[in-house]
Amino acid sequence: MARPAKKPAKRAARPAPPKPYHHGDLRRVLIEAALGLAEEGGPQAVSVREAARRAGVSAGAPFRHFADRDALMTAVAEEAQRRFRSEIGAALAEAPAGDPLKRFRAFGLAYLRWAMGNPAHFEIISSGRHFDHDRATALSRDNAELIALTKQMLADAFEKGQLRSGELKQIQITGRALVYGFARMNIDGHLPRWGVTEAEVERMAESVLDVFISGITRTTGSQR
Amino acid sequence: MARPAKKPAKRAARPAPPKPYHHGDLRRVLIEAALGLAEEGGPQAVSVREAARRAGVSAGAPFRHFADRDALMTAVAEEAQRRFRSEIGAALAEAPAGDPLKRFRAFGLAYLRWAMGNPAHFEIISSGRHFDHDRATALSRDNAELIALTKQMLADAFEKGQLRSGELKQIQITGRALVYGFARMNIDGHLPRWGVTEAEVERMAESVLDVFISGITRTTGSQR
DNA sequence: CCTCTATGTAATCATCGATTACATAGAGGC
DNA sequence: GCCTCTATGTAATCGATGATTACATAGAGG
Repeated sequence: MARPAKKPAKRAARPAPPKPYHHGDLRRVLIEAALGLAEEGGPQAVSVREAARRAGVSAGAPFRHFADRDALMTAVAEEAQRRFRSEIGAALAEAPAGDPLKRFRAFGLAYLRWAMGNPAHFEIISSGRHFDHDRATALSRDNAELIALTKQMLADAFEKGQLRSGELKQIQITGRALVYGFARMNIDGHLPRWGVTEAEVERMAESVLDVFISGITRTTGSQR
Repeated sequence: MARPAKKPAKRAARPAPPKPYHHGDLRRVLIEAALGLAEEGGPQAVSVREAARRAGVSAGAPFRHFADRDALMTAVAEEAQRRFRSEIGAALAEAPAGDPLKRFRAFGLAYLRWAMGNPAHFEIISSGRHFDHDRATALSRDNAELIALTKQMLADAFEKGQLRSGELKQIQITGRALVYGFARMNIDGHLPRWGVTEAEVERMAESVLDVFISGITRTTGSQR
C-alpha cells in the first residue's frame, strides 16, 4: 500500500516532447483528479492535497506544477471550458446555417444541456469565484468569441426580419441572463422549490428558452 | 489594544429578556461582523475566527452561540433575507394595486435593485453553497411565500388578459431565471465582458426586465 | 560516466474549524 | 446579603489545509 511501483511501464514510450520525469504525467493527472473532486463535491471540494493523494504523490508535489491552488483551478477551468466549447461547436454544426434565430436557439439549448450535465464544471468556469480570471487568458478569449457569436446571430436574425425589436444589446443580455440564470438555478438547487422535478429539468430548460424566443420573435407582418 | 474595557457601559441597561451575560450581545455582534466580512470579501471571507476577532472575543467564544460555522452563516442568511424581504415589501406597497403586471414588474425591479446593491448578501441567501438550507426554516418559508406571490401575480395578470400565453409556470420560471441570472452576472463579474459598465447596470437591469415583460404581454386584441 | 536540472519527498509553518478543560460573572434561591 | 448554579468566555489543543524549504533522485546530455 506504499505505492510500490511508480508506473514503470511508461518509461519506454517517451520521445522528444517536454514530457515529465518521475511520475507519468503529474500535471495532467492532477487536473483530472481535481475535475473529479469538483464533480463529486463541488468546486470547493477541490483541495491540492486530495488531488495529490489521488495522484499518489506527496502533498508538496503539485506545487512543482502549479504555483498555488488558484493555478490548479485555472487549469481545471481551462480544461472544462475546452469541453464546453467543443459541445457548443457540435451543436452549432448541426444547426441550420440559414436561420439565425434557430441557430441562436440551438446555441442556448446546447449551453443549457452542458450546464445541466456538468454543474460543477460549469460553475467553475462561470462563477468567477474559483480562480483568478485575469490569469486565464485562453478562457477569456474563448468567452469573448462566444459573446461575439451570439451578437452576430442576433444581428443576422434582425437583418432577416426575425426579431420584433432592434434593441439587440438588451436582447442579447436578456438571453444570456436567462440561460445563465436557469443554469444557476439548477446548480444552486432552486428548481425543486420552483416546482421543477429532476425529470422535468431538461424539458423546462427548453420551455424557458422558447418563452424567451417567442417573446422576441416578430409575429405580425412578414417573417423574412 | 488588549481590549481593556468590555463595554462596561452596557451593564445597567439590561432588563428582563434573555439578554446575554459577559459580552454585550455577542450573538448579534458576530452576525453583524460576518455580514461585514461578507460585504468586504465575499461570503467565503467569513471566518469564525475573524468574526470573533472583530467582536473582541477569543476564537472559541462564537461556538457558544453557533454550533459551527454553518450555523453562523445560517443566522447571517436569515438576517439578510429579512432585509431583502423588507425591501420587496416596500416596493410592492408603492405599486398600483389593480395592475398585476405592473406589480410583477415592480417586484422584479426591487429584486434586481437589492441584488445589485447587496451582492454578497444576495449570494449568501441564494447560492445555496454557504449554509445548509434545511436548517433555515424561516428562510425557506419566506422563499415559498415569494414564489407563491409571483405565481399569484401572473395568474391575476392572465385573468385580466394581460398575457399573451397561458403557460404560467413556464413564464414564472423564465422570469425567475432572468432576474436571478442578471443578478448573478453582476455578482460573478460577467457584466463588463458583456459590455455593461458599472454606470449602466441599473438601467440595463430595467431594460432586461422590460424585454421579458414586453415579450409576455398581449399586444394584439383588447388589453384588459 | 558525470553532472545538471526537473521533479518528487519530508518536514515545517500559519490559518482555520472544532473540541475540551477551566475560569468567571451574573441570576436566583435561601 | 451570601451561595450556588449555569450561561458565557478563555486557553490550549487537534486535525486539515495551503504553502515554503531543504533534501533526495532520476533521467538527459555532454
